[in-house]
Amino acid sequence: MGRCENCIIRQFNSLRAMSKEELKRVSDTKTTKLVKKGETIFGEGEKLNGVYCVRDGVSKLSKLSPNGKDQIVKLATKGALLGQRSVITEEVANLSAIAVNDMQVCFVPRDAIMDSLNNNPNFAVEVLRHIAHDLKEADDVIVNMSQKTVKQRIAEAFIYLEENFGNDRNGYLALTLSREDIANVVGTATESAIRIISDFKKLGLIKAYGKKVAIADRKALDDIAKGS
Amino acid sequence: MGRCENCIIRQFNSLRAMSKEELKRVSDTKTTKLVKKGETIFGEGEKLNGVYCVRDGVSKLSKLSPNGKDQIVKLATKGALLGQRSVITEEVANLSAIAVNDMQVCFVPRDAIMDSLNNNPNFAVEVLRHIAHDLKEADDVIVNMSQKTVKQRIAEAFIYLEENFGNDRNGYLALTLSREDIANVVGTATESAIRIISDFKKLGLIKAYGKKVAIADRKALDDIAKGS
DNA sequence: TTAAAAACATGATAATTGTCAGTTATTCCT
DNA sequence: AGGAATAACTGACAATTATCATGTTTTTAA
Repeated sequence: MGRCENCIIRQFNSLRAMSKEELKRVSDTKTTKLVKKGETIFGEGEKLNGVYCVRDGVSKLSKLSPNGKDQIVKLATKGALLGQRSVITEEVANLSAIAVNDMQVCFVPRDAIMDSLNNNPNFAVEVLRHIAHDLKEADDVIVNMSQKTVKQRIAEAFIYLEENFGNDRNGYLALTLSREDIANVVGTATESAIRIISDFKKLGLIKAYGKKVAIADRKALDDIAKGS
Repeated sequence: MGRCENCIIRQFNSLRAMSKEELKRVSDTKTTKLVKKGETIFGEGEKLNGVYCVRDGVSKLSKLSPNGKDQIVKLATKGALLGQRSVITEEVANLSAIAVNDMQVCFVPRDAIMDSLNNNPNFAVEVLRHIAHDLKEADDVIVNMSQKTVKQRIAEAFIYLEENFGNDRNGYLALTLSREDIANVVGTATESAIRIISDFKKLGLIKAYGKKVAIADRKALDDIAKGS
């Protein structure tokens, strides 16, 4: 028996929201898929006939801006659902989902989701709560993007990576992103990101071992992220 | 009999989602309030025990960034609900709502909303659809903020104002914002916004009569907003 | 209707960020 | 292991944007 129910359960924090039978039904319809680093799960503009549940690995959700640069809007990790928004509004995907490292995802068909949504008010409310929370986070990102300097945003990005993905046993950030990805999270040119990261290194705020990065002075990073 | 039901109905596009009795119940609990230009409906961090439905006028939803500047995240007009997100997640408000011009709002208590949400799956799904749409828009704003120049964003802002609030009988934008508000929508310094708006005027892209602004060359504005 | 306040405007300058061009380091592949 | 491809880095410079200072116009309110 698969573990796909766990995604749904964890995601919506709603053991009680789905009945056993519903869970079983959703679980029965799932199909599992391996996605290699760099591969696309779905692309912007694609019609989704289901939701992808992240079982392992990390996906970046990004959008191509008219000037040809990718903006990473979100990083999705174990337990997250990809494409839920588009399935709910019955629109094409507004973001693409690309694997940052090797992933395992399972697919839950559109109808299974919609049935539960329409027939189980508790489930619908839980999904609603979850999306409302995403919306709040998006609002926060808007404020950060428009009111903070690149340096502040990069400091925040490292803090975010530590808080959301943790460290490995050697104290390095568990999620390793390329400089280009960091630049795309933060909304700046790759060279600018590289320069600022180098500065952080020189100032002893972070350590780097190859591509691995470790936060060395969390307080100083916090200060940069907040004040100017 | 008030018109508050109309807000709910329009907002959620769900005549069928609420039964007559539910509508009546919601409508009975409402209280109407006049809000003068510049007054605060609710502030960031405030606990909301209900949702405000905009019956007339426009409200700006903004968030104070650590550097002391306001970022306007959204403009809400007739039919919009303010504070719904916070009520759903049972958190304090993450944005403040301030009247841009004189407004009329009605108040729907938290319990009335939550009851309908929990007991009427159709209603919950409609609200879900609506919030999912807001989330998509927020993602778009993130991309615009981080990938476009101030000039592009100001061009977009004027287009947005025309599309969402229309023109008055003389062809001027129906919603008049101060330069400072425009700067706060676009996430830039007031002086920068003023300069660019002056440029637009000189180039004949917009006309201005006092504070009133009219779009004179929509195509050119579109081009600026898209390309560079 | 006027004085005060707020909004608008412009110049000068500094700070931030982007772009282009090129070098070095790493990773990937067979 | 060795060469190609990709990523990381650096410098020089240009473009964008913020800040500060100051003057003008418009609104507001007594």
